[in-house]
Amino acid sequence: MSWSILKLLRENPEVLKEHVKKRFMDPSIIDEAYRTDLEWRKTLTVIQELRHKHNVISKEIPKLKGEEKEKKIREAKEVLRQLEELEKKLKQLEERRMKLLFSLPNIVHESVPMGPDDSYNVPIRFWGKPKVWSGYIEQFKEQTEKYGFKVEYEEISWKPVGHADMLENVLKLGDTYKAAQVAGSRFYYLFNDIVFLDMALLAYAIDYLTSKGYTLVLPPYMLRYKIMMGVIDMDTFKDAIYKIEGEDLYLIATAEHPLAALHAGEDLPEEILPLKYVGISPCFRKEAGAGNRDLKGIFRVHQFHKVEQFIYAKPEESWELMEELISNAEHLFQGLGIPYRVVNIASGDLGAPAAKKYDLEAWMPAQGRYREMVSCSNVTDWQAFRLRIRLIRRRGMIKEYLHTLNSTAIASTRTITAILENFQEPDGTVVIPKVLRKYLEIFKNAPIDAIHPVKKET
RNA sequence: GCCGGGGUGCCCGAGCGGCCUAAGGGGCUGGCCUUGAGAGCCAGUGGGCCAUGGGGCCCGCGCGGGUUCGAAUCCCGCCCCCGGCGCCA
Repeated sequence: MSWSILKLLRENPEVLKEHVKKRFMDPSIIDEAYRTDLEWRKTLTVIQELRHKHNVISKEIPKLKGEEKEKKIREAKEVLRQLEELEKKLKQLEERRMKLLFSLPNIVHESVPMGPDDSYNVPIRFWGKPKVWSGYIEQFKEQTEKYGFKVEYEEISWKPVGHADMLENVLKLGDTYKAAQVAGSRFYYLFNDIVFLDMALLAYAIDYLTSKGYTLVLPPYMLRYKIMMGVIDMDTFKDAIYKIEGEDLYLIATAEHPLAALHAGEDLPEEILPLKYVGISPCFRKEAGAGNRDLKGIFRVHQFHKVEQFIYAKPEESWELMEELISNAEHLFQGLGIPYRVVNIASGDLGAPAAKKYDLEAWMPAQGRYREMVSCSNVTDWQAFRLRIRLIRRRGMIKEYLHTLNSTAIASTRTITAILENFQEPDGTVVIPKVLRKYLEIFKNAPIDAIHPVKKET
């Protein structure tokens, strides 16, 4: 049984080093991991020989009597003394080894564009007819034609109001100032129509994915440290994860985490794969690395709702399933009518777990930019190794690590920002996408066609 | 949260300091047999290290420590499950 990354580390560390370089990370980690693994194995071998010696002596003892027995016991104690020191060393080596192995990023897929940061991300397709304000035509072309795509757009002469102002001042359906007083920045109160919209978006995503056969899951919102480390890398842990004081519990940053944990430690027979799940949960994120970015409004917040897709797959099917996940997300955004592009994330911008990642970015008319709404990753066997999730091949009962994939379906607050900007009319009215109607109609006081601005008091 | 009972391999289930190299059964995988299926028979069925022409060894009985020459078995801490009491939406 083998983990692809450990196999490569042992058999061909130089190739693994190339993958780390592609991510613009320090490749010396590979040398260190290689050396530590080797020394661990050597030490282990020596210890096992000593243990064997000790076992042989121990087995002889009950057959002996008197002085001979005493002699053997002294002999056994001597071996134990030798072992004690070596085992201390082994324990240190093993801790070091696991720490290093757990810090290794995934192998980068060949189709991932090379580059140190998000400016090297490559758009692979566009959908929809974006509304582009006259002042943003140039920068719109920078984001489309520069990559060789001719995207049809509708030029508008009025500049749409940004999502944060729409929420707070035009519609007056959100209050981030009060939330900041009572909870801190990046929190929010949302009211009435926006709350209905939030719930409708989640229902819309759940309805679509369950109708495609995905199993609906309401997961735990907190997980133990050991599970968290099986699901995410150290950087994410530091930047995103909230801890519960005094307990070994951490708030999830997405339903991906508990969904990956759902089969932790299990061996799944190949015929039940792929297992497709759709989870719904709140997401808690510290946003520690975000600085002052997107400080206003509800685009980047400490807490939001998300519907998440998650798949356990056979390795030979995972790349195909990744396309299914992104196309599901696209279907949802097409249904909403939000213009978007799908980008292939550059090697240096990939998180450590992902072998490849697509983002779905919605056009934001008030910002004149495409912004991330959905993130879709194939993490291959990176999580499966850490959580010990394997598949069993019927033929020969062979066990191997399976692949896991995850993708946003709908993240409610972000999607709301896209709706506030894309379906805004010059008078501040926000037209509600028709697909949400049936999910709004169930509430007597929910808006159906549009959300209207609060009349200015004169 | 407190008191009591429990956690053994893929599943059921014995064992309760050295004969455990974890009995026995079931399932699953491979082989033999068969026109085919079934039955039957044989073998395999936790993880790892070394050697890779079969092989050798270490670790493993919820998790982590400890006692002992020797622990599934004894001691301590933690997790989880079942029952009772308490608390609670």
